[in-house]
Amino acid sequence: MTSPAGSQTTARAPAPHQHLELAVSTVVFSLRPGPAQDRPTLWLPLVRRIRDPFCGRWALPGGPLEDHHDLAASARETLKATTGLEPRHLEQLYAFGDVDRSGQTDQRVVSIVYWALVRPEEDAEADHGDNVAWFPADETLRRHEDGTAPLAFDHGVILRYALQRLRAKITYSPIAHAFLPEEFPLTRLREVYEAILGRDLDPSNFRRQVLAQGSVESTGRRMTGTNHRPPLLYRSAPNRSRYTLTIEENP
Amino acid sequence: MTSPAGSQTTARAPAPHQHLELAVSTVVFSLRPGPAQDRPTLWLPLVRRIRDPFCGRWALPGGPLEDHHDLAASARETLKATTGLEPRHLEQLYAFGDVDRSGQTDQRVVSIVYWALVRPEEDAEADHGDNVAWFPADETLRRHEDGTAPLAFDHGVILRYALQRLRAKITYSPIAHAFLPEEFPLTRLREVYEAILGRDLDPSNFRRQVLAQGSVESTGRRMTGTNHRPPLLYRSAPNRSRYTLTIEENP
DNA sequence: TCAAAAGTGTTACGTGTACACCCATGA
DNA sequence: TCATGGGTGTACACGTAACACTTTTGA
Repeated sequence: MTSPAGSQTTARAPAPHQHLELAVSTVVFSLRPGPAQDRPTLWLPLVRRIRDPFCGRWALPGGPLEDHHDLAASARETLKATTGLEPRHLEQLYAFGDVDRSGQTDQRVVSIVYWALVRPEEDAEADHGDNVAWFPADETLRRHEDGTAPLAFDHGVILRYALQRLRAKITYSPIAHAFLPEEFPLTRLREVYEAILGRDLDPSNFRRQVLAQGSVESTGRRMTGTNHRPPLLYRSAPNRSRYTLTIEENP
Repeated sequence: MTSPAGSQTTARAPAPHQHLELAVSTVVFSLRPGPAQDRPTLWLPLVRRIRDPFCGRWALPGGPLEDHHDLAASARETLKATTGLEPRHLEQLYAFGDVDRSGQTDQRVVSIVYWALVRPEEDAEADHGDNVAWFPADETLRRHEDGTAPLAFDHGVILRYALQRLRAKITYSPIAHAFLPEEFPLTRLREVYEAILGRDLDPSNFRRQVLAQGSVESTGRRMTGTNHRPPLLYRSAPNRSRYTLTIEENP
């Protein structure tokens, strides 16, 4: 049983009259070549804090809930402003609201956290400010947990949970497409699964299963310029799964 | 694709300077004999609103986020106060925060919604105020959606999502136990599944699958006073599933 | 002609489902 | 002894995993 939020506490230290703030943050995942040029790896953008608490540490991009914006819209807006990203897939992750998570005794922050998937091309276009940088997700989590480079606030907990959710969801939902361009050969798609699940998949079985499931459809066109047999290109098929349990729509 | 929250809006009607409030509500499910004494049915407690907006309508139990309480603790506290319930299973459902969901132009309410499972005995003990009553879940949702008896705010949307989540989760997680007393024959457990999924299950296969999965263990004792072969009693086994993706702990 | 990746076919195995059958108790 | 639900055994369908094999391109 994972319990990143800690056990359910009833009452905490008596902080007199905390100010309540509502924030929206997002864990953005992108798939890029790994640090050692090998298989693709999950990366995420972080923002360096320039004031206390946790000044100097890295944190998830986010900001206060904006007036006149729904929660998801606020997440999109803040992401656009801080990282230039407009993610293809955006989904609510969890609401974090422990009394003492803000790191300040006079303020309580409740964060509605979203998670997002973007294509590698998109983050390349984005113009990052000086205080935004991308990091490999697994390494970031590891360095948070062993104390080498802890993230601000409870963002390490949030990152761990987001990774869990991504890895769980990819096994029953065709979200892998959100990492890829419009058209792609099935091998690209398989590499996405392999990167996220952290293990190799049998190419032939993968092919059959994906096609049987109907989440992709052939474009009829083939890739060119390969030094081997040119593969067929596929596109993501309209979602016809019966058990969708999402609330946010995605474009 | 279900989209109870509506499509992702960017900007809404320009309400000048809304006051922001953070609330915590809970969808509580209990399994009771159905309206026609037949198979068990899902019920939930609702609270009648005694002021505008939506005065007179039924709403989910909830209240403002309490100082010095974490989110789940606040949910428990409010539930205890309004319905006398102390649910066995409590889990965060979703955060609802559309700009116009409060029904008032000068106020914006973001609700962190939990869902809970209680045993029938527990709700019997609870002392309900005059404005609390229990309703069959499916009928309530139907009467909300056909306009016969609409719930307050967006609580119909929330109820629908909670039912979906319950029905999805029961297929891969042993939460059904939360509806039952400490010890129970497997037939009781099967009836829980049948009630929630809305279809009959093969008793022999159900038995084998549940036992193989290891979510229950035998007490060695048998039930007495039946007018047929006395069944073995089982209890819920310590959770050893590897892929738990919950954040709140449950007792 | 060779390397490399695309794509097809075949088989073994495990899991879920349907259903026949026996067991233990009270009436 | 019968009705009722508890509990076991078994055959079959189907999805998944393993892997041998053929196809098509550029170098």
